[in-house]
Amino acid sequence: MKIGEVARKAGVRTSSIRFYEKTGVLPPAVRQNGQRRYAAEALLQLAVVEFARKAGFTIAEIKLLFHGFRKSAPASARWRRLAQKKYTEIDIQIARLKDMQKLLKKSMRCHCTKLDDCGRILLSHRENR
Amino acid sequence: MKIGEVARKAGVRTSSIRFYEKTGVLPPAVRQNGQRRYAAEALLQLAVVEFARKAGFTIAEIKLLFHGFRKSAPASARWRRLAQKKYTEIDIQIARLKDMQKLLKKSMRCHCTKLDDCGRILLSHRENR
DNA sequence: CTAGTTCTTAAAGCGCACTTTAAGTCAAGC
DNA sequence: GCTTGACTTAAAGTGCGCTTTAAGAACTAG
Repeated sequence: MKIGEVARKAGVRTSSIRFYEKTGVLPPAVRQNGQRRYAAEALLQLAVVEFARKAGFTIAEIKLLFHGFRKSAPASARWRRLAQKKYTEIDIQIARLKDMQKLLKKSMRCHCTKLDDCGRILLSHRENR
Repeated sequence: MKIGEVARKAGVRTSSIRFYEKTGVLPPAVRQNGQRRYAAEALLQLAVVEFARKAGFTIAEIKLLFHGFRKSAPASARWRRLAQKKYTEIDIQIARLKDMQKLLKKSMRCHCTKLDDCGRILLSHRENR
């Protein structure tokens, strides 16, 4: 398959595939007259990359998943370790977002006419950090 | 006050203050021999900016807050409108993060030896999008 | 054979919120 | 007067994950 067909079948852009290759997430494709040619396995790998992306992994982390140290361990074990870590990170992100909502909700009870007055209140209750 | 003192008292970097001025979030400071001089009000304004940042507003939104159309309305009304919108946006972000966690949890039950096998499973259940 | 599509590369661009850098000016203490 | 530290500017850099661009080579249909 040429890169366009892979991209179409995988639902990604050709530029992403080239990017994944360049950054070492995916192995360099075999070339025919300078053009990349792919076997069906490439679709499997792309599926995993896309899944990981949707699960919140960064490119660097996905690279780790594919080429992380201790490659002897089963893929599922490497994955679980990374997934557990990511799960916790997301917990923290959610907590931060909920804190923002708390801040927003509190602030919506404000009745200041000028913003400087809000600032005065913020500085008097020094509870906002 | 010179910019350094303001920065110290407000707990931000001088570069941020200059950035806020350049992007129009804060009004241009009065100059004395080319250097910025601030009154105490600047601290109030910075407090509001910092609060808004912590509440999740982007720079563009904070600019709107300070210089939004219909300046005749009380600040609290402008704020409430923007805060309500931001609250909803954060709800959506949280939902996205929870979806990621769902994906992660499911995937942790995988026992594949090779990642390509995970890809095969992902492609057979086409339920991952 | 030719036109039109798809492919190639390296490099630059994007959005966001700043930070850093470089080269120079101003302020303050001794 | 001199040094040191704080200040000035515009422009470039950062991190992330690509996308876009430009200029050219290869493939495909007719």
